[in-house]
Amino acid sequence: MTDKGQAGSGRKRTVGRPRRIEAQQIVDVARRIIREEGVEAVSMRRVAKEVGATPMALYHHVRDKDELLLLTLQGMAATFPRPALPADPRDRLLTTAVHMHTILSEVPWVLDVLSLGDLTDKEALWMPEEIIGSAIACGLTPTQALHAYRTIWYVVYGALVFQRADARRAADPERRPFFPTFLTEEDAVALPRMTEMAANWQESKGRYDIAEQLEAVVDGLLRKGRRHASQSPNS
Amino acid sequence: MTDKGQAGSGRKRTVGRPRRIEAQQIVDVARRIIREEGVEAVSMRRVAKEVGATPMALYHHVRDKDELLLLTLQGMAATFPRPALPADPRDRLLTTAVHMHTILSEVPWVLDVLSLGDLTDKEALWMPEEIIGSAIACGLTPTQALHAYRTIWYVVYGALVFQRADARRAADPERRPFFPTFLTEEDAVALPRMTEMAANWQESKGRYDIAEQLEAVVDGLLRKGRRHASQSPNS
DNA sequence: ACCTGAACACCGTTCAAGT
DNA sequence: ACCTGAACACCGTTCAAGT
Repeated sequence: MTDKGQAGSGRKRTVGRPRRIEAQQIVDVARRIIREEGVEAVSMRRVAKEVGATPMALYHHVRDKDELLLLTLQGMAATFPRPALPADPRDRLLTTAVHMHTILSEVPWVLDVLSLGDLTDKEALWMPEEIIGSAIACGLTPTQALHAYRTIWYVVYGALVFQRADARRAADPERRPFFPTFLTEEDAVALPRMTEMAANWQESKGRYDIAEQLEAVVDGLLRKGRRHASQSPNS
Repeated sequence: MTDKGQAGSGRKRTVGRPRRIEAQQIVDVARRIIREEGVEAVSMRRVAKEVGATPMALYHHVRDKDELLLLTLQGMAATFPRPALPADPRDRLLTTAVHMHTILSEVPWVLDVLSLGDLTDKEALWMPEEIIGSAIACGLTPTQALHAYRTIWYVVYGALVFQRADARRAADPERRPFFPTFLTEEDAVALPRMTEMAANWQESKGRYDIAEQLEAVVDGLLRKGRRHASQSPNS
């Protein structure tokens, strides 16, 4: 337990002080804390305590807290079953996009780590691969397909962020909502639509259907391909 | 300076200990710190120090740190000139959406406050008003228009979040990027597109054109209206 | 090589007391 | 009514020293 196989070198490490904690232990503990209490409960000190070491011992295995969180993400995607996809590329694309939203809404804490910006989990790459591949099959150039993927990802990500914000505010009974209560009668002149919508603002949030929206977005993004597919098939 | 006009009551406050700090002072200081050093530099203790009071004095004027940040946002939109909009509703919608992205990319710290989820700044409401109104003019029902606005907002918000993440990582010379360096030759079989794109991954980010993407998204979202406009004009 | 201990420079917020 | 002082329960990270 004090040594660790080194892929490539083929030799066990024998020099220096033996390890007391493994990087994997640290990541496992962080993952459990997140699952049970949320990302905001993760701190270097807390993880260290639960792993049975001082805070500083962690810095021997991870560069900083951001890296620990990024590692925590690794392998997450593998825990979700990969869905069966339809044959038509446009439908494959859409199904994959909706699937991204579905799995992430079950693990909303991931959003904070994802916003650090790096792709870290190889098991998750089949989704951009599928979306980009399908977009190309629909007539987009590789570059257009990549940009389309980004746009789709932004819709999914944004929807999840504000979905979570709503859930958080709903959970806090002390909250005093700013909008739409601060609209006055004078505002109705300059802001007729907003005033009209104000009454069932909360309710309308519940009616937002991500699959329906993604369908419209995807169709918009693929139109470029349909138009030019026969004229310029390369990027 | 020790009293404050009370709108509605019409009487100056004369009871109790005179005020030493005004809520507006607190917000102003917070805004300056954000402008000069970023949101992460704002703390109750720091603001209190610069306003010349103890941390706890702030809690007499704002409920907590979140409320302070929300107040900081108020009036932000008024500092940006409102653009001239074209006559055609589809173009008005698109121009407004791009404008949202443009002004927010100049004040990226706002993103963190916006993700708290509340609309707080009345001066910013002309943008959703314009987008929703134009969408209705293009044939969407009010409900469809509201949902379309949300989707557009998610694209704008997502693009800004990851744009900022890229800028942050680019500023940190110590960073070791995970993707695409961790792709092996075996991965090329399962992930041909991702492997293909890996070479100019960074470069392709720079080529992402938000206006072009929003145009496709908007057209996708408006199609529903064009199809059904003559059949079912109400929600 | 790996880990500890002490320290630095911070946080948000509660509570009781003062003016 | 408004503000202070002290305290509670935390943070991430650096640095020098120990095994």
